[in-house]
Amino acid sequence: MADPARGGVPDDGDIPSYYRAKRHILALCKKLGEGVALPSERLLCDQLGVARATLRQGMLQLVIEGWVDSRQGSGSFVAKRPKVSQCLCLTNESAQDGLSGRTWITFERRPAGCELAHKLCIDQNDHVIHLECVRGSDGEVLAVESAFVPTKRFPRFSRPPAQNRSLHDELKNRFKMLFGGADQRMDIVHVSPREASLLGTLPALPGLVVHRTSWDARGEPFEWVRTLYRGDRLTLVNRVGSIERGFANERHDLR
Amino acid sequence: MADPARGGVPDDGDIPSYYRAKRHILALCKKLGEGVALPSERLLCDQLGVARATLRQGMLQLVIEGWVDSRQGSGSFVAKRPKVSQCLCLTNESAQDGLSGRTWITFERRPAGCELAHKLCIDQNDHVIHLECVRGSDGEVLAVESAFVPTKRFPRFSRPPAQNRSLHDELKNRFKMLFGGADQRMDIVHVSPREASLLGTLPALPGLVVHRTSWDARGEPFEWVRTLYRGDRLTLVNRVGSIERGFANERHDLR
DNA sequence: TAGTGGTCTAGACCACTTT
DNA sequence: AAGTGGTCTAGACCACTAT
Repeated sequence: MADPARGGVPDDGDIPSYYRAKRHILALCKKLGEGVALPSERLLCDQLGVARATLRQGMLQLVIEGWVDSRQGSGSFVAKRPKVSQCLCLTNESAQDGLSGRTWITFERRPAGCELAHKLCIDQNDHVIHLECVRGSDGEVLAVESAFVPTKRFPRFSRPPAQNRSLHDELKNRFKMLFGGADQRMDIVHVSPREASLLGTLPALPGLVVHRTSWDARGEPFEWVRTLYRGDRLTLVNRVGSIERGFANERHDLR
Repeated sequence: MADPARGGVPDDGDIPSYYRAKRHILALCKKLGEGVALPSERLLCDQLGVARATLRQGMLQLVIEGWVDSRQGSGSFVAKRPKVSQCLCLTNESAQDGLSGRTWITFERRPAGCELAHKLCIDQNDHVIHLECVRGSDGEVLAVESAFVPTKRFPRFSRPPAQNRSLHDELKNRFKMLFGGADQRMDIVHVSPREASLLGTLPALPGLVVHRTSWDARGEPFEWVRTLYRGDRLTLVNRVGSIERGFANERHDLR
């Protein structure tokens, strides 16, 4: 129990065998180093004396936690590079994150509907613009984002932002919107088959979803956004206070 | 694809059968209402024509996403009440969250060690105090927290805070520490067997882990904290901006 | 005691990548 | 063609809860 990165808490009680397998594979990852191929699942099963389903339960957890990179048809590898950091602060969003690359894939008008009307404080029959983009860097897709803005508020909003340009930039610069504040809610979800195909993951993998409602300087909501981040490749970062510091980019151990 | 809560994105492509099962069970949850017992897994398997392992893959995702509450030996139920909200803001932490209840279970001195010394900007041979508590409300444990503070900084810190009293309160009021700021990093992890027993969950369930480094008004780090939140019962909330608003406590749909 | 969810096995077939 | 990871099956035994 000496390792502070593990919280200082010892593991005890009955250890399920998939958890034993997980620890074995994690030790292997640390020994082999980044990018190195792991033994195949069937071989690891033989070595550990467990069924493949059992081994995969542990393996999948390590994928989620960013230690293993499984590629169908190719093999499993010790995951490379530290996870990308994504700042949750809105005010300096574009400055800090590793997701500045945006590809807009959807721009369409539609009726708001009950739930969205409520979130945006508009009428059910009012329209909204639905924008969708995939975000990432270095050609890797790390997030899928859906935004809804009230048509009434931005009547001349008729085409998607330029590639790599954020919706906030567009609203601020082109439509003189003054940012007031936002609420964000973070949850664990599992990606749908469609999202999985956009992200290049599997629907069995959990991701971090952030729901955001933003309002302008007068307190009127101007957007509702849902961002799905890949849990295995991203760490969400949050800064409180103003002292000048760099963000650490550490890798934390399994517990 | 009309439902904005689902992000407006349609599902297409090949749907795995565990995902079909998941959608079936989710529809069942909405139809039955909170607290109602679901059919047993074996019965659902018969109805859907899938193996139990396949059904459980979908069922487990719904547990993680807060829709289903599985109790060993008893059955599975539509999860009650909305998820608890936990504010990530440090400055008004005690005001907003649903985790004000704290039970301190660990208080001990130990050498810092390499990794922790680096995080706290102290020497490897310096000592730290390790505090651990379980947090929650209404008798339900929702988080496990481990904190490390440098002994040198608080030499008269010799006993744990009173029950339900936060470490920040203790440091601010008893030791006149002035809070400067903090970094927080959020990731998805799987709880260990020991943590599972403290939280009352299973080690197969993912949780949200927040690593926090805090510093005082002079910029000196005074704590490193690791908090593990139950992913199935908690939503992390983050507020940007100062306009007075209540936090919405919504429940978002599966995608 | 019977039924439930939690874990595990030993196979199978598929899509995919590599050779 | 061979090997890999992804999905799925039809069982089994366990710990636990309700009765």
